[in-house]
Amino acid sequence: MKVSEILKEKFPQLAFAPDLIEEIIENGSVHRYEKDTVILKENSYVKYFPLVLSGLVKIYKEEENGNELLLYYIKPGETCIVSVISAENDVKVPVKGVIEEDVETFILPKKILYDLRKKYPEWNLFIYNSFNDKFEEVIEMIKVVTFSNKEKRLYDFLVKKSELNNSNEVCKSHQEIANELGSSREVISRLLKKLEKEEKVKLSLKKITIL
Amino acid sequence: MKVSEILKEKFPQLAFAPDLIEEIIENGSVHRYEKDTVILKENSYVKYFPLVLSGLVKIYKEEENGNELLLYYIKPGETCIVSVISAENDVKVPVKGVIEEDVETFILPKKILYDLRKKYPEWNLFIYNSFNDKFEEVIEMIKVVTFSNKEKRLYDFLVKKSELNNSNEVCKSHQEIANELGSSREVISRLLKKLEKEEKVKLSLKKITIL
DNA sequence: ATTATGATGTGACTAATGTCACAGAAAATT
DNA sequence: AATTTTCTGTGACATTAGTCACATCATAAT
Repeated sequence: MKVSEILKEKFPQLAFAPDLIEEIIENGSVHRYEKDTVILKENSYVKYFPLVLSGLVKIYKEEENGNELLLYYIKPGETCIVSVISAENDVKVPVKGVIEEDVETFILPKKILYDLRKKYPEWNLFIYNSFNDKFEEVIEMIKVVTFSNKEKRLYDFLVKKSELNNSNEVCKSHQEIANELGSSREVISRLLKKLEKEEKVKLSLKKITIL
Repeated sequence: MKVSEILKEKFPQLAFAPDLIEEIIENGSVHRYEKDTVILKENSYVKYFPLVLSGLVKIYKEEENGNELLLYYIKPGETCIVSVISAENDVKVPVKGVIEEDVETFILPKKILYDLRKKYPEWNLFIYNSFNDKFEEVIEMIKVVTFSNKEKRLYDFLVKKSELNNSNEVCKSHQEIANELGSSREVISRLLKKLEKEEKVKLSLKKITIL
């Protein structure tokens, strides 16, 4: 399948405007990144922004003390709103982006952004909605953090993560999960054991299967 | 001072584009709302959206079980992004909005939105940035909820709330604060006493003074 | 002034979470 | 095969937060 076809399939909101998708296709190109590549460095200026075609990107903040604050994952069909905003305002990105699953992405130069914003109402609605989607995800996070215990938060995380992978497995160590949820390894180990006893998950080494 | 002058002063990002601010002024009008007025009903369709000139609006979600999930406050110089997005997509608003301090606001009809989005890159950047600002506030919330205890969260809340009021006082009952922070009255009372002993606040009836 | 209501203070207890210490299992390295 | 490293399991304990019960105090209403 041609790149332009994949783009149109993954970004229907943009394909709806033929001029827009044409301009996008003419100005960018496909790139591939392997798991664990850092594609966004905290406090750097962005020159490019992505339209993700496949894979998964993890966006988080790293605190001074080493704490990790997971914000969200970028899925196929999504762009990186933080990159777009930072590029539009010529400021540094306040987050870190790492490839979680091998990624194919259509990369566009920052300088095209003003043009898109000026010419295409559809582009603007796409950005509004991209923001809104992540905003809602983050609100959901606050809700769970505020009103639920760690067990629920952990289980929700596992279910969501496995859905993102189109699989019923999450291949992470207890320590990695603890970091992403802002907890400690021991607590996560204990809660996972509890979930296993409740027959909600099955534990193996660096792998958790959702039942 | 004329409304148009106040608008330009409070919304410099928009005033920067003369045509834009002109079109806005011609299409809306000033309204006033008193404390405790519900200006945004959860699950309703919006017909208008605001540019807030003075006062404070509280945006939150009400859970089925009666829990309240505070999202953020809308300050002078800001619009209601949730209203804008919901209006642009013709969907129901997923949040509730209540006047926290008497508000003066410039109200615009929803039907103007497409026009603004199509014609004014400055309008679009304003919406991007409005979203980004609230996004950052919410991220900060997640950070505090994830890595800090209730005492810190409470103190941060009080400081921020008093700043929003341009005062060093927060006039709320312990119960109200508990609701906004998703905790219980007793816990808040105890933590406030602790903060008082640490000489960070002074307690009176329905009033907390930040020291 | 008396009563009713709402707001606050606090002890006692329980539950949830975090921390420390250490042990055993699996995988990677030599 | 031996050693090292990483990952996981778990007991013991401390801290934090939530719940229940009840007392006190301030203000509003009668």
